[in-house]
Amino acid sequence: MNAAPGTDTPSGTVRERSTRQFRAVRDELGRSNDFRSARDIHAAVRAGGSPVGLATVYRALQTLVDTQQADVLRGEGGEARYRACGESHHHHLVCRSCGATAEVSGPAVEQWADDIAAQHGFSDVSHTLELFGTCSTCRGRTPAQG
Amino acid sequence: MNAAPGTDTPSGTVRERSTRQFRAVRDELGRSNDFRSARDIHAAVRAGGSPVGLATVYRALQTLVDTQQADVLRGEGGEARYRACGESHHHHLVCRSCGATAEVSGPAVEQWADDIAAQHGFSDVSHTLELFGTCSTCRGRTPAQG
DNA sequence: TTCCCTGCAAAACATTTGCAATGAT
DNA sequence: ATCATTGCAAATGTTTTGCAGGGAA
Repeated sequence: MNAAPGTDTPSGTVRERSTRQFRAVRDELGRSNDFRSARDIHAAVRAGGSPVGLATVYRALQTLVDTQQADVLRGEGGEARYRACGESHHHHLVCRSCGATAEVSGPAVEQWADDIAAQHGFSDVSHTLELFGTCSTCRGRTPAQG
Repeated sequence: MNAAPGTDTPSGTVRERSTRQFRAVRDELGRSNDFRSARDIHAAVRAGGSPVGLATVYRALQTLVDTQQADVLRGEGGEARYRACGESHHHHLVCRSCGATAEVSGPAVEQWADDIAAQHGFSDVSHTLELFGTCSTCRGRTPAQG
């Protein structure tokens, strides 16, 4: 539990055989550039005609993260959400009310993060950034009924 | 699941009576400006001489978050971590290896987040930002033994 | 006294893991 | 044929909830 990465064995995460299930998960992940939950991906893969177990989905996602083919992010509820790597790094602006998301790219922030880390002597720096707000469409709605 | 804030009833989160347990949790939370897990806070409160149930700690923390007296953040393991509000807004740079944390403040990022949100017509914007890296002390250690 | 808050334990939820069968090489 | 990977279900760890008793107002 919460063990530091690098403490556990690196073996076991490297996939040596290509299976239908693993490809299905990777393909499904690559279809969208939004962060999605394991449960969501599992359902989508199944809907696509590939019977896959939930545990297998988790294992495939973990492998993809370990091999840097996917990014993982924790939602507000604490569930992990995954997104395929490879595209340009960007963040998300999420509406608290309707859930609409807008992709935002911030070179300034990337630079700032890198700079700050360097100032503190940190290397191999990554960061997670999420913006939450209320979109213009939802502004006029009843925010509370109590 | 992942329900948008504002959709649920605001009542029930407002505390109408002051109890020893609730004060103990709030006091313990205010002792440190680091993000701490519920389990950690629970242990600390108990060690301080106040027998408190874990569920009560969770309820107190939830109340503090709801009343904007505390900030909540999800760790990489998915566990929620809490910090008392009131101080200047800043972020954390966490070492992946030894877990050391450094507080970093970024007015530029705050400004950027606000600006980006405004460009998209979003209001009441908040954000979460975490930096992960390897500190200089841990750079020389054996990253793997396999 | 009243009824909110607490405490315990079970439930709910996301994720991991053990072990036998399956399928890729 | 070999052995990594799958699948199920049980285990794990975190957070929530039901219900009855205790303490604050």
